[in-house]
Amino acid sequence: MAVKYSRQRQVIHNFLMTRKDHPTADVVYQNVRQEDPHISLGTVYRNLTLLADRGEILRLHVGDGVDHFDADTSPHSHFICSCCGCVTDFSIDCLEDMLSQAKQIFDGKIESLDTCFRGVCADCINAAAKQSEPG
Amino acid sequence: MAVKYSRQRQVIHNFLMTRKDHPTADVVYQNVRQEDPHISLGTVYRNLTLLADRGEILRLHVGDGVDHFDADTSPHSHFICSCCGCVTDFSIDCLEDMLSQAKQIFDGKIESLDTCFRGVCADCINAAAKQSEPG
DNA sequence: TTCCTTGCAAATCGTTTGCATAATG
DNA sequence: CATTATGCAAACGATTTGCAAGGAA
Repeated sequence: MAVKYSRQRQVIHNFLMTRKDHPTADVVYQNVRQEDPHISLGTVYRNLTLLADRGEILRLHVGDGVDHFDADTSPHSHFICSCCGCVTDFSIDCLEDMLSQAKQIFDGKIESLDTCFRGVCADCINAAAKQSEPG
Repeated sequence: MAVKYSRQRQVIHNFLMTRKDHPTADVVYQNVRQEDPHISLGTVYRNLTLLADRGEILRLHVGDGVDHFDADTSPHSHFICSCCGCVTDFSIDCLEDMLSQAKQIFDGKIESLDTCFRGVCADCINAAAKQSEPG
């Protein structure tokens, strides 16, 4: 099926490119609504799905029950904080090595690699430290 | 909260340990039911969640909209076939290196790493090849 | 007896979908 | 004009939850 231009899709994609925090569909909706008050949540979902299927954005499954979206399609890892739930980019140089190594070993066809670190982010560690300081 | 023994939980965990294909909650339910016909789907979900929270099994988010479960908690990667949806184990030796490298770079606390390769499995490639053979 | 667990069913909630209408090429 | 996209609301489906009853320590 051919893809036709749509203002809504453009607004959604533009918004996503301004964000580095990998927002969910609903966060995209809430923000895009301010620029396009009549846009519907269904349209946001439809376009995020379309963009992801075409490889123009990434759909991330971080395990919090909600999909996150990333306008940066270059190879990189993610870090998910189990405390605040934030999703941040994480650069690690051996990603490409790992992928090419895997392609040699595996007897099927490997197309991509998702790497997702989990733990507690610096902000949450600092916040916890402040909490336990004497008042 | 303290954890008390339950036959249902034991059956669920035992079943999961016999499988290497990372079944979903519903698949666990369908199978466990044959041994324990009165078990409910809610109980299966509750126990899978409890076991995962206690680190006795892994909950995998492979991106097909359904959680998968893995009784093998040792460090290993997974491969997901975009064709048949199967989830298979994948050994890659630089996993530990990657994790320790990340721990040094990152300014938060890294606890674990999920790595998930995507592509087409050998079975699906072979099946496709047979399809295109002359009859 | 106390607290955890179960079965059942209803509720939750992220996401998808059907349909009539609007916009694109 | 043919096709794709939208808004709206209803449908869907995986997972969670409330509650009364059962089982473990």
